[in-house]
Amino acid sequence: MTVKDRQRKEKKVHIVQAAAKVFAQKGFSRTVMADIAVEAGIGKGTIYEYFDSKEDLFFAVFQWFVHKIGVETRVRVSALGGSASERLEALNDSLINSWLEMEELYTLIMEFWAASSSSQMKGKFKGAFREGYSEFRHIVSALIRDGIDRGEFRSDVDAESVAAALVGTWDALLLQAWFDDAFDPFATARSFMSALIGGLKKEW
Amino acid sequence: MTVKDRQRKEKKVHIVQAAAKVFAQKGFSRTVMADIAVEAGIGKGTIYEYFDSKEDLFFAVFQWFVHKIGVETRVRVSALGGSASERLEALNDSLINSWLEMEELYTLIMEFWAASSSSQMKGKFKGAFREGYSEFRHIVSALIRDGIDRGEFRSDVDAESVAAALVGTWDALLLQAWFDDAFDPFATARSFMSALIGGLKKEW
Amino acid sequence: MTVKDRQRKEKKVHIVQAAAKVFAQKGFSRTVMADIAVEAGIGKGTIYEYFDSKEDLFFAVFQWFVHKIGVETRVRVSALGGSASERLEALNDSLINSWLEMEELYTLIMEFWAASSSSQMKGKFKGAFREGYSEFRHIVSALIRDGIDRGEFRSDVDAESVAAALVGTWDALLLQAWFDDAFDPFATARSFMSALIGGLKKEW
Amino acid sequence: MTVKDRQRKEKKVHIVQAAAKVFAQKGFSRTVMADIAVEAGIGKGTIYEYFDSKEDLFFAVFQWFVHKIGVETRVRVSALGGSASERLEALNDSLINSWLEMEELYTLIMEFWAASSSSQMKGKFKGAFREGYSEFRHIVSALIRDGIDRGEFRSDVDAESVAAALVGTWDALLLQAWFDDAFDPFATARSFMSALIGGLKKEW
DNA sequence: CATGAATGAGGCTTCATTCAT
DNA sequence: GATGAATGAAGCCTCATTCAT
Repeated sequence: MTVKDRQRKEKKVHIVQAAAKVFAQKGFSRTVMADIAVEAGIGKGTIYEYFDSKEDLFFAVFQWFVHKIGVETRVRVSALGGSASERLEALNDSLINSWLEMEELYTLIMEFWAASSSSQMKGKFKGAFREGYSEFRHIVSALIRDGIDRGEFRSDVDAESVAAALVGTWDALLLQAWFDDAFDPFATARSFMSALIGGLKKEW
Repeated sequence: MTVKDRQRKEKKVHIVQAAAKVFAQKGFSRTVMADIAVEAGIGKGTIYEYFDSKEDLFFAVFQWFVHKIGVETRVRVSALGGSASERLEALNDSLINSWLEMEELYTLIMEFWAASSSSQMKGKFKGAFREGYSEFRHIVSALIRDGIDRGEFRSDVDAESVAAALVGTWDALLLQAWFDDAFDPFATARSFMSALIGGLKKEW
Repeated sequence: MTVKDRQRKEKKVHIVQAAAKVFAQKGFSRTVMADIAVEAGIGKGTIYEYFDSKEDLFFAVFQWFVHKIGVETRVRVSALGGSASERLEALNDSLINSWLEMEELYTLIMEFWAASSSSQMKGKFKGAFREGYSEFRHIVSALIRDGIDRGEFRSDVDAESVAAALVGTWDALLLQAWFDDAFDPFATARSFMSALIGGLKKEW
Repeated sequence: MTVKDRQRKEKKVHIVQAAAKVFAQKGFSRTVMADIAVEAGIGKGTIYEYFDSKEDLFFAVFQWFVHKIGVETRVRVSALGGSASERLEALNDSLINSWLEMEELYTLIMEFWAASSSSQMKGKFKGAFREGYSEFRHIVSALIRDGIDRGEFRSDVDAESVAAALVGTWDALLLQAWFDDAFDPFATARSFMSALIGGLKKEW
């Protein structure tokens, strides 16, 4: 039975990945179930053996995406070393880098945003987004608090707020890069980080 | 004839505003033309006297929105006074404030994002977004450069990058607030600004 | 406005009649909306301007049918004259006759029966059937009671029961005729009526 | 091999009974093969080892039903004793009784009726119905003819017609009871029978 | 100009049936 | 023989768009 369960799970993931690709290319409403079936190399009806509806599948793609990002980010963070400033800057580079590598998935995020505001499942989407952002903020704020604790950053810094802003900044720089090929999120982020870190550091 | 033209223009705007409301409530694809007609108090066919298609109307809503935001922001900025730091902080408050006031329109932006990545008109959407962001960055970077020129900010600050990051931060804090009712973008933004401005300022 | 309403009603009836024809030929589930549209000479989507769903249309056909039968029967009964026995026999002839004339609609009734037991709207179907039978029984029992009041029939006859049985008998003889081309509902009904009326009449 | 054949037959009957239950609950088209498999406690594919198609299975259910009714009725009739009148009345009670006991199967009959008028196999259904009714009429008419031969009933009574009508009456009273919970087929049938038998009996 | 009744292309979903295991 | 995962034909319904009034 466990073998069967595993196979079933693998097939679900297979479909989800095929769907992710098509959704990323065409967006949710312009995507047709038949396209996903073709992409996954299966019959149209088979999708419904694994997912209840198009929306259900879309949400599964969303969850898979959130999970994937979460795992990758945690791996990235755990690999960091050095002072808090160095780790922040390294995280900055690492994140921007990894996101630039999966540019083709930006569309998905925008579709997720739209789904979180107008889909019938908007509650579920919002909830998952909320948790994802929350987790990400905690990772970053822990890093900043660590800098404060070490005496590297000023003690009057509001770690939570700065973390929230940073998280948002990464988001938004990539968004601007998405709109503007001439925009260099990498350079922009570095310049910004150096200014921000200047503001965080203890003056003496 | 000019009178007629004016009337025509007014009716277009009327339809656009009605459409904006409905699109904001239901998103693009779940919105049906009939709803817009009802909201505008006109016949379904009349919409097609003013717009070529649903997408065309949606793009008109987008343009109207971008224009509206642009005007409001410029007005807001031109009203600022004081030192560069003070003006940045005032702009921060002002922007967050004004956006919180039109929460019901967030949905629209997310729909615009989605449209800019998957709609048939994605080129047009991306272009308008690019220009909007660019304009906004210029406004903010001018403010920062002014601070540098006045000797208030450090001369090695990259005004463009910081501006880009700030613009993105506002975007993204509001997004996080959209997902999480417990998230206070106002307080977060202020804390963050004070840290950032600390990093911008000349040490002496 | 009344003109428009009238036109709308006429079109509804037009669709109902087209649908009745197709449902009678193919039954409910083998009937395809497109067939009805073709039969009615309209577009597929137009049906949905007048009816919510296939089931809704089917129920409308049912109601139209019940109404039609009701009206025809009342007309038939009101035209009867003579003694109670004569009127019963005349009604017998008249009903069998009229039903034989619309043989092509038998299928509909059987579909209605099936719908009343397994359709999602079975409650509504059962209710309408109940009322239809009830009305029919009242008509016949009134006739029999009249015969009792006139002293033509025995006073210990249970008019309601006999009416119910008679109504059922007509139903069932036609059903048997439907199954068996060699079965003559006309002759059978007459023989039976004479025996039954013999049992109703006062002996003296 | 005979053992295997018997086992095969038993399994067929098992499936038929499971199918009968599901068809009775949901009707033909709303029934899905998977439900039947679950009810029978077997795999979906197994049904196709025993029956060619859904329609084929449905027809098998029909035949099983007709057979079952036929056997039960013959048993019932053979148990009757007394005068012809008494046997008719006893048969009346017995039939109504037994049908009331299997109310949950009425739905099946209505489905069979519908199938006999619109299914692809309507010829076969009609044929079986014809034979079933014919057999039933013969049973009843034999009873009546016996009454005539004994000098209990009038010799000018048309036994065939009265039998046909009686058979139909039972059918239709149960149908009316199906539609109307307040309708008492038992009492109605008895009152009717007494009137009818009065018309059959010799006056002297 | 304004309208809304009519349209039909198109998509999601169901489910009887097949067939590899 | 038994199974149930896979299939794809088929059908209901939606809705952007048209056009006669």
